Amino acid sequence: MVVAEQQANVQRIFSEYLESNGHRKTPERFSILTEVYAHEGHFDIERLYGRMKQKKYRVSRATLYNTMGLLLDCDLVRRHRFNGSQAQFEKSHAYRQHDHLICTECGAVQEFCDPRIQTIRNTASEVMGFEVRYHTLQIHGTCSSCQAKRKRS
Amino acid sequence: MVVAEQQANVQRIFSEYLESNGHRKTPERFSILTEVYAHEGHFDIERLYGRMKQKKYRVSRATLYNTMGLLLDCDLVRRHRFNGSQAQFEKSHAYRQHDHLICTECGAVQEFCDPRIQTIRNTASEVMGFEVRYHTLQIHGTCSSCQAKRKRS
DNA sequence: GTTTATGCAAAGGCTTTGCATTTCA
DNA sequence: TGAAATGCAAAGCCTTTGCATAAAC
Repeated sequence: MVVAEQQANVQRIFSEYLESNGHRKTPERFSILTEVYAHEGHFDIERLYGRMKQKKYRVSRATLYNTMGLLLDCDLVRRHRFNGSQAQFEKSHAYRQHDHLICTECGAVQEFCDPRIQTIRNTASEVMGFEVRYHTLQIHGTCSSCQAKRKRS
Repeated sequence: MVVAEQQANVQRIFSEYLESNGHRKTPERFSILTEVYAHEGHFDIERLYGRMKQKKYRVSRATLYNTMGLLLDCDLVRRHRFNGSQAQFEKSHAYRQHDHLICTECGAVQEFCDPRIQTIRNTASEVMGFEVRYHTLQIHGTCSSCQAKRKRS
């Protein structure tokens, strides 16, 4: 099963990362990673907190923030700041590169892919001598359903 | 003088925007716009607050936030969230499109241009039916000077 | 046995909000 | 004159921090 494979993969990556950086392998950290990889799409800390609570695995918000920091550091999750003040996260391992269309009117976030972004990344690293780790491209504007709404009125 | 021309231009745009949206033309709003367009580069609310205070034009932080909202709405400024929690702003009228390279290690923000981003915007609007207003592309990684530092140690 | 992580609650920092006062139209 | 904006301070929200307790190594 693909999902299980991915879980095994990221658990191993995280384990190696913790070990080589002198961090401890606590059950909280692994269960957080499991939960993060159990869902698609974006989530914020509060939502993650709620999900773990439901599953009877209660971790503190402090530990969530701490662990997300580690997961960001080893590139297993990505953090976005779309509009509001709270950060949005999503898993990033073996997840196809994608960017975001954000509607200024209804706040909806839509994913899209464009391989040409890769050529821009390459240029940044060649021309500017920048060592690229990841990127975030957000296109802001009006989504098609808000355009339709606007026309009706 | 080009700077004065630009000032006159944006003041007019803002004035028309305020008028057609039923907002009042207060001296605070125009002096904030003037201050915003008097500098290059990024700034946060606190810095803007400090600058206006120095020039003996004291406006409250509340008014700054309020006015920045209006300026965002009429596309005269752009708001970024690079890393920290506080938003960074920059003027956006008649300012060449550019994107940002952000160093994960030292936090430095570098600008760069790549016209190919335009083709991606076009695709988003054609394929996804999205009405594009603006975009933000952030490339995260290690800047050249941090790479050099790393090699030394 | 040490040292690091967890959990709780309190503190922090940026931003928004409520309300009295002022000001634009 | 009436509605909206300003300014101040307080409240809010997300996130970080300090410290006692627990757990990894």
